[in-house]
Amino acid sequence: HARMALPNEMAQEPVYVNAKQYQGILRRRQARAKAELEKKVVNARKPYLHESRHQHAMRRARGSGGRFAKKTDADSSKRMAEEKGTGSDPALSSQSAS
Amino acid sequence: RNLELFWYQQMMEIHNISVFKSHHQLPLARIKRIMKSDKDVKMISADTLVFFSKACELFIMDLTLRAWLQTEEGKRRTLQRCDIARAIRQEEALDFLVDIVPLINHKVFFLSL
Amino acid sequence: MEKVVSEAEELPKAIVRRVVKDKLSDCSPDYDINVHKDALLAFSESARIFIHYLSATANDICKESKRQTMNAEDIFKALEEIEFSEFVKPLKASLAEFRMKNAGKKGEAA
DNA sequence: TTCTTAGCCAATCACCGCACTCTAT
DNA sequence: ATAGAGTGCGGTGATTGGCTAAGAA
Repeated sequence: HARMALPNEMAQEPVYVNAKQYQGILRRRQARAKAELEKKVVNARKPYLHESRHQHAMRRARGSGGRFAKKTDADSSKRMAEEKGTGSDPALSSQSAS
Repeated sequence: RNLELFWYQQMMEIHNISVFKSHHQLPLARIKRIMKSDKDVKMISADTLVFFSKACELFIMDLTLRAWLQTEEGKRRTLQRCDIARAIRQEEALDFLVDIVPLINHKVFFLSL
Repeated sequence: MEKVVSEAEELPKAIVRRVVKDKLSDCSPDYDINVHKDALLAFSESARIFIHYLSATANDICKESKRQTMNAEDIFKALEEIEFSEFVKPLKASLAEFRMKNAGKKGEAA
């Protein structure tokens, strides 16, 4: 099939691409160049998407292995009277169970 | 008798349908939003949406297979970005992704269309 | 300084991960394959671009035949145009599936 | 060998699907 | 007439981080 020499973006050696796709690739490339020029585009990946979900994850009970633990009425209900050793720690030292 | 058989068959038919339909992995609403972010796209029929959803799923699976071949060639057990980049360079039909997943370690990230 | 694409226009990471991992366990049933975070991001982005690429091609084909609304044939033609004709057969299967579901819903008679 | 990192868990809540109405053709 | 966009409402699975084995180097 017909191939076109597409200038590589960050190397001097060109890369050969499908001729049919050549125009589309260039179009997207120049659209990006334009956006970078006029908007100072940066890609800042947020560490998380939603503040509420982040807070939820931070608040949750965890096993000693760092995994999320099942919710027990002991921590959901405000202050349980006292004592009641929460003997349940599902976290095992081993990760895989196969 | 025949009536009972009839309804039994109807129920089986319905059951089969409901078993079959449970096959979209990708959220249709998200696919639609992605398509509509292209200003040339105006109206999208329900059929079209399902097609694109399934096509997209097939595409991910195809790219996964090709990338995994590279993972194996590298004798690794973790599929990494460079596996995808090399898979793209190996198949002509994937040339439209050359800028999206560059070979060299640079996270050039994307502008929409 | 702002994000180029809205996160709302990206596919959910967990879903993409599931599709990839399902395919990987199909590829390599004997041992598990891990997926690097950046690889997952690349899958997601590639899928997004694929949607746009297919959409644009199908739109061109639709306009070319002087129709206003895109139909299934346009998409099949587009898939062949962009050299993904291997997808056509499984897509037709899922079309039948979708039609069955729709028929089952609307047709209500006793 | 050293050191980086992806998988593992499950509870909340953003979002998906579906119902409906309204508008365009 | 049909068929898709818009809207709102429930229901629900995607989102989420600490620890450590797994694996890249």
